[in-house]
Amino acid sequence: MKPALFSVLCEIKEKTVLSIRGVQDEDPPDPQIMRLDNMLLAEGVSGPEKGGGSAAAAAAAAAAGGSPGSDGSIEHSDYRAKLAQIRQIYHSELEKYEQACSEFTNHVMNLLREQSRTRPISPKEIERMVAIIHRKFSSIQMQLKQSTCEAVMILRSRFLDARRKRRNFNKQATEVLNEYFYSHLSNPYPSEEAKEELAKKCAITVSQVSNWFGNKRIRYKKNIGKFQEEANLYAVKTAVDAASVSAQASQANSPATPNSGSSGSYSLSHAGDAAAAAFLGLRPLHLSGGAGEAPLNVAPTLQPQVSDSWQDSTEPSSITSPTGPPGSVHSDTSN
DNA sequence: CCAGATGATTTAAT
DNA sequence: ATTAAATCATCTGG
Repeated sequence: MKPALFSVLCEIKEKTVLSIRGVQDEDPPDPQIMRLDNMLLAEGVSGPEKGGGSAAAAAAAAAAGGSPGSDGSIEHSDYRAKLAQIRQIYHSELEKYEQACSEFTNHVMNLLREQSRTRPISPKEIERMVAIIHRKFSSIQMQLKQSTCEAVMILRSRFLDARRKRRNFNKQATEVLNEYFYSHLSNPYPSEEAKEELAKKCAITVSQVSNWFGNKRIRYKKNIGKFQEEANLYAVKTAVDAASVSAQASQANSPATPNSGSSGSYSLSHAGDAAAAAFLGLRPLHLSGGAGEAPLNVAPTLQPQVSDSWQDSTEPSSITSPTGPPGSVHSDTSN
């Protein structure tokens, strides 16, 4: 008689509970937490536990760096050390939470079981209780994960943001890059292979080459005038190179090597003229034998803007045409 | 310290 | 995926 009554009471209670608060649970994936988890995993914080291993690897790398040490390996190892620290904290906290959670769950379960002798409590209800507890604790875990993510992000921005420690390329590297750029001025988009070649020659990475060309293209286009000097200079240089290569045996009459700088900066237009003159003077040698590249955009003072299809539209180039800020530059400074 | 140069990143379009 | 454009953060020379 007693068990029957118990079960009936349980049933009734179950129904009321269900009616009062529908089972709107079951949303385990929780996109928020998924993203955090992914991030932590990607950052190597929550992955397989190999803290010691990674630290050892970092140390080994640093040691192997040896004499050159020009890489950022030292700072990288520093970064890794801090990351390992964060990971350690994260794991210990996580463990603590899990332990507390299971402890608390056990406690509650025991309590409920005890009371189920005097109170209508079905096993199902206990289950639900446990689920609720777990949810609570997992929300705490999410907080932990979130703060860990934040810490990692801060660390990352402080150590890995390359902008923060940008170094200019050395003279020779920019020389090589500029040479390529101005000798392919009609189509300054190096192929993947060309990029690799340039990267090797300049001791930089391929993406750095890409960055450089991206910047160069946009900045050249933006203000062609500012780059005329440079353009002419490199045009002459490559012309001289080509000439010296092709006419090595013949009369080595190469007086103009503006590379040596000496008298530095004359006026812009004069530089252009000089360079153009030099270029034209060298032209009859062997250059432009038809096999040459596209129409070099040298000296727009002489060849008004061949406009080689990239750089097609938009801004005026300012130098080629008189840069008159239209009449009165009266901007709206009045109040 | 400032202004310009410069390498890197971000955003959006293709 | 690659690029243009804008923007950021730093470097450099005055």
